[in-house]
Amino acid sequence: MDIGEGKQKFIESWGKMAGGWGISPAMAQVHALLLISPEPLCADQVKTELDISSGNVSMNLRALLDWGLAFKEVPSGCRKEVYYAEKDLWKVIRQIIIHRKKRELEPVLQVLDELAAVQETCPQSEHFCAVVRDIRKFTHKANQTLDTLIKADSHWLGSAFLGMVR
Amino acid sequence: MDIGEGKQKFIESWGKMAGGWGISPAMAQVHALLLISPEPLCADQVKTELDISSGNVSMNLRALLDWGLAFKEVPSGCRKEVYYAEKDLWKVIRQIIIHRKKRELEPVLQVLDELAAVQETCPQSEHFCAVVRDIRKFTHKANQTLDTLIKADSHWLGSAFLGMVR
DNA sequence: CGTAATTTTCAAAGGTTTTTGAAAACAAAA
DNA sequence: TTTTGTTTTCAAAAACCTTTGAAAATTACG
Repeated sequence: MDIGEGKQKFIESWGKMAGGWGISPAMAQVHALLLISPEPLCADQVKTELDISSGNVSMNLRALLDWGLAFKEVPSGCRKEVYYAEKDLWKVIRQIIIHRKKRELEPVLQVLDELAAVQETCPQSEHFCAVVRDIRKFTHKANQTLDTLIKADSHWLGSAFLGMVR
Repeated sequence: MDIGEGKQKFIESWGKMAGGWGISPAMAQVHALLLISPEPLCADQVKTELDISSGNVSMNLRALLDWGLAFKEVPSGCRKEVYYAEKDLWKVIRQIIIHRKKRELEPVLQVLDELAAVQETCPQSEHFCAVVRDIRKFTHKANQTLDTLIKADSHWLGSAFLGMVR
């Protein structure tokens, strides 16, 4: 397989996976392109390589900067800004966990906490409260686990966790 | 807060969270309704409670059965089939992990394995291969970790993992 | 300043996924 | 077998999300 085909496959595959991780495919493709580029790229190069509109490039580069998955650099004596990707995969995953936790887990957690106010006045409400309590306990635990994961260092996945796993 | 409002909030919140977990909101809402119902419900009751179309109910009940997140029962001497939810949250999470692993992680893994065939003939391809190798290693490890998670029992989250976390 | 290159914004277009509802298929009872 | 109540299917509609591209804003340099 030649490098051109490889790059294309990688970018396409990374983009497809992204949907499931709360990242838009275009954002993931830009990230993939930056990941495999030995040099930082400017917006126009990204536009050309991925064949997407300039607006799309701009929005997704911005999003990557916001998520801390890419960085901007202004080469001295040059007009264009160039971008490069965060290449430490653990940091990448961590950012994604942080964002998704905030977006998806925490709102549910808040609702579950609010639901503690439901009065248990009949068999139906007793059952409801029991289920909610159970879910609440579980969700809080999951949330704590994610907090720990976020604080863990890059080698955690490979050392402590794998050690436990055996 | 009264039980009616509580139920509504819970179902709505559960449905909102679902999108991010690769489950359609309607499917999650049906699941939520079954979860908090002390008695099994028939398709028509689900339709009425959630105010969605019969086709939608049918498709999502079927999906929940396929995922192992709900079960069917035919009460003796009655025409209607009734449904009840899997209430062990750990089993629920496990099913979701299994499905998403298959849908999102494994295809990428296969592509990454294929990309090992790219020849390293220039600085650019060397960099490409190095990045791919790194991601491949990481992804395989994540995949293994998920396999272990899937095999782990219901109390794992609360015991071994939390133990490690301290 | 004014000009030219670059980036950002945003309304409209395009795509994808979800939902609907009526018709078809099915199953149990008469 | 026919009737009747229930579930499933699926094409069309609706809702949702992404992308485009031209115009506006921004920035750097002469």
